[in-house]
Amino acid sequence: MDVPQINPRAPEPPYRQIAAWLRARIEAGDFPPDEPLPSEAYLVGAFGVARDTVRRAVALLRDEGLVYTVPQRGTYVTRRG
Amino acid sequence: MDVPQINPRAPEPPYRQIAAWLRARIEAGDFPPDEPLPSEAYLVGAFGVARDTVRRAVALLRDEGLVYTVPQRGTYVTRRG
DNA sequence: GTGTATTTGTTCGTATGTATC
DNA sequence: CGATACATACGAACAAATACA
Repeated sequence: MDVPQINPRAPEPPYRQIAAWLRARIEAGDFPPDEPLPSEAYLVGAFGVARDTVRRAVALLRDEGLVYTVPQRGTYVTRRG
Repeated sequence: MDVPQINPRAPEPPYRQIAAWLRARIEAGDFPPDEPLPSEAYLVGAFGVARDTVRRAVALLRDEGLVYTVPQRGTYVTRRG
């Protein structure tokens, strides 16, 4: 997967930059409802950030109701009616 | 026997997908009370999963009281009064 | 039954920048 | 000026569930 570069010094903190990218991909329908989002470990490697940062990004989307997380399985796009 | 396809990445883990299918068949009366359920070996081949996964599925139904297992005989549907 | 792998959950500690008192 | 609080980021370690061989 191809991820954009993160700028640690930008006004928008890294975890929000990552959340914005994920949000755009979700709204573009790039993640099928029965497939998990890229794992935390993958995003850590792809973005070159700490796990803490990735988890903040995902938590943001979860708070928005855009995704839900199943322990030990992954994070999935919320099915909308 | 015809079994549905399992999605290993879905939010519902494979062993629960398999349990759900067995449960539905049991409740539909597709397994006579005096006939054992399909063997572990058969289900392993039919679903294309590991034995461990099939065993978890059956254990779930056993915990629900829906079936009981007789060592060296097989797993049977519980008779309900 | 053992071993390995993946994935999320949790809890520490440390550091930095910014804002506030 | 110092002290404090907060948000952000990184690192490490372990737990628990799941899956496969």
